[in-house]
Amino acid sequence: MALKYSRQRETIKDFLITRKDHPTADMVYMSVRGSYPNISLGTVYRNLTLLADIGEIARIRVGDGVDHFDADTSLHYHFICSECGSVIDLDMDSLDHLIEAANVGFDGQIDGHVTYFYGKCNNCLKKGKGE
Amino acid sequence: MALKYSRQRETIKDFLITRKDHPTADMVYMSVRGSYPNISLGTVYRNLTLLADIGEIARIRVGDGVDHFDADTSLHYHFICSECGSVIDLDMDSLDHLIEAANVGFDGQIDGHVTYFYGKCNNCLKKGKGE
DNA sequence: AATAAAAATAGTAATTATTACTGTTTTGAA
DNA sequence: TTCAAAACAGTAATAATTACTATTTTTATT
Repeated sequence: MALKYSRQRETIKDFLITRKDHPTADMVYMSVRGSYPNISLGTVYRNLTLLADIGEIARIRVGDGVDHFDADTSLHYHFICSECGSVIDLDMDSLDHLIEAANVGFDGQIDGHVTYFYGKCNNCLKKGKGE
Repeated sequence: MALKYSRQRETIKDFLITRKDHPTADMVYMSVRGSYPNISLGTVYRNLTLLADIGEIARIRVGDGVDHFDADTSLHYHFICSECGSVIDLDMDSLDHLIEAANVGFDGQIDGHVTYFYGKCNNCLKKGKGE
């Protein structure tokens, strides 16, 4: 139960901190193998889950069937390009008032919300023009 | 390419229309086996995907690792109970203005959004009180 | 510094949701 | 009625993730 230090876990988190593109477990695995050539994919999954459970990273489920991870745990919104699938942070205020709006006429208790925006990223827009 | 009639497909859609709880493919399979005892799970998946592709049903990815389906394709928002996982429709207005807010300072093009609300449903709230 | 129990690891096997394949049956236009 | 296209049942394959096991690391205590 008590947490013990592990270089692998530290490396995984350090890697995530350097990235703003919300890598998947496999991307983390590929990268961390640079420093730990025989790290196990299971170790990557276990540590990502552990870090997410203790709130040091966030697990992001954009609906593409693969979990993404983010070292930025502050509340922010994500954009997902429907063409290339990239996940990009949006710089906009929190929409907490949504929760109040949603609670009206609902007999449960709403604590939070997740919003994903979909469309085309700048890169894919530029590509499309050339055709 | 041309669509041909299939009783299985009709039964799958009819079943979805009767349900407001956003069943998974497996739930659909279980139910439709009542009328077609040897329907294949592959047939259920294929038809759910087909119906979703032509816009007759909606595929809902709430982040629990399983796809849910909804015969109500009108724009509406969903609540997911973090305790029992049930998916419930919310009766609230469209939040289209979010897209405009999100587009400010973003160099891609945002077309749509998906919002999920999380919390405890009425059933789970009642259960919790008894402890 | 040595010890030892708890935690973490590497490597592998298992699970789960979903998709793909194949030979047969059904549909519907000619 | 015919027959090609579409859909089917049944099964195999894929992909992401989790579980298991024997070994290694960590760290508190001697």
